[in-house]
Amino acid sequence: MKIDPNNPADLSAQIAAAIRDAIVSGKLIVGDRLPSEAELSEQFEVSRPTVREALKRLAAQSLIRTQRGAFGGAFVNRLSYADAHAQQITTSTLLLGMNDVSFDTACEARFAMERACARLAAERRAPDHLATMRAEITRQGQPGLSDEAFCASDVAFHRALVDAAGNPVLSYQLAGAVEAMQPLMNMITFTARSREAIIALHARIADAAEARDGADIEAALQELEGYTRELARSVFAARRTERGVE
Amino acid sequence: MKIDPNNPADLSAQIAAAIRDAIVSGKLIVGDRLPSEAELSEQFEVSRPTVREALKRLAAQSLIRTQRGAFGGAFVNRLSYADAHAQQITTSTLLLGMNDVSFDTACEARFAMERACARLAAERRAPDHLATMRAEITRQGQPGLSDEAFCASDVAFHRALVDAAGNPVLSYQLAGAVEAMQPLMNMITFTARSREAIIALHARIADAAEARDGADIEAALQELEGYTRELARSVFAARRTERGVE
DNA sequence: TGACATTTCATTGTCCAGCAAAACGAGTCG
DNA sequence: CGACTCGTTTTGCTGGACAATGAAATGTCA
Repeated sequence: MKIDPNNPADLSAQIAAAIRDAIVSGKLIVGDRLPSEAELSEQFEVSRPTVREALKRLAAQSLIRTQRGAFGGAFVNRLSYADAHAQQITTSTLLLGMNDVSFDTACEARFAMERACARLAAERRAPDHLATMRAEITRQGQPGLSDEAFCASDVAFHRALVDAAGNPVLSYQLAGAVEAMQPLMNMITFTARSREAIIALHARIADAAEARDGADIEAALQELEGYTRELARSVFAARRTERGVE
Repeated sequence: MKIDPNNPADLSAQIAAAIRDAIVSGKLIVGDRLPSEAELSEQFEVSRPTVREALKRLAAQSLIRTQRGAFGGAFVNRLSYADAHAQQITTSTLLLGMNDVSFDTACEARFAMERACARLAAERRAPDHLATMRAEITRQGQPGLSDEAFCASDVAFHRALVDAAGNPVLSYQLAGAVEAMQPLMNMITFTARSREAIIALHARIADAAEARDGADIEAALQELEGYTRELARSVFAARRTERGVE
């Protein structure tokens, strides 16, 4: 592998970048064992703690996993959909939380992407996708359901719709977006009336999926987006009024 | 902050998780300065190298940035769109490269998401988006353009289309997907004939965007998807034949 | 010979103590 | 007033050291 010029930035960052490049470029493939920390420190001419910091950086992105013991070491990790998914959620959540993204912007992006799945989901939905969607609709109709549980069920419903499209790459992208939105969605208190309207649209989506009517799924999602944004507007307006009264 | 039980996993991972939780839960907000490494090592009752490894993990996710000097230290970083974008690209690239995702699957996901931007892009495109698209189309038509440069221009064109939708969240998600696909797209050797067809579709997209015709952007993208997948199929078939002859 | 216990040993995890480099503030001097 | 030096705080990095671990090699017994 390559050495580092002594000038610009952190040595550990440079080493991490060098190894990361070796992985993405294919010089190191899944399952390969990296040299031991001692060997790496010789190779890069740095101390072992510095190498360790570099390895921890890579481990934080789940690019490598480490194992103690005689034939242990650092191994190139297969990035699973689950890992990538988890990373995407934390990244998206922080991005939304730290950049004053408006509810409208986030909501628009989320539904635009979800509509992208509509036709594929209609085409490929399997019985168990439909079953999951129906089950979540039933749960959402139960009285006394907490707002948090309703939101969680809402996420599960939409996740089933996305999964029905039968494209794991799409699921990975979409589920991240949907789940990252949940904290924002939770800011809206659902009244009994708004739940009814949402459940009705969910039922329409499930019916359309069963009938393999992709256009109607899209239309229902469009309505759901409009309704959600309208709901958010009124909730925020009410909050502003409250604050104004105080 | 909280302490760590001594039992299960790496101390540095536990500390990193504790600080990460403090950030996502809002106990630490953007710009906050973390205690110095020495203070943290006292607080968590571990050594300074261990704390440093934890901080490097967080720095790898650009959750914090560090600064040397008297009033330096580790600060909670504002996760910029650029940072999130870069992370998404590496994650998506590795995910595609390591999991034997078929070209069809990746291509389908990419175009499905891009079509999600079509109507918004038609609605909101500004003159400079159109200018970028036209410029890239011109570049793509130049003879003697290398395959790599053609692909890069292709990415820039689609990125301009996505940006035209005027939704930064959507841009962040989409641009990641498009750029992660580039290594896969590069596997296809573009002939002069296929370039012509692609440029024609690009021109149709630009025209439709100028005319604010979202439906036609969608249709053109649909055709582009079909053409790309057909092209890939024939290229792969040719390669299989070659291998069979050898 | 075969199954099981023991030892060996390379490797990561953690710690200690210290030096160098950077960046800022305060004081000093022209 | 401005430029300079100096001290302080903090991260970046080094070298060495020991503990924990886990698999391979070795020894032991039937």
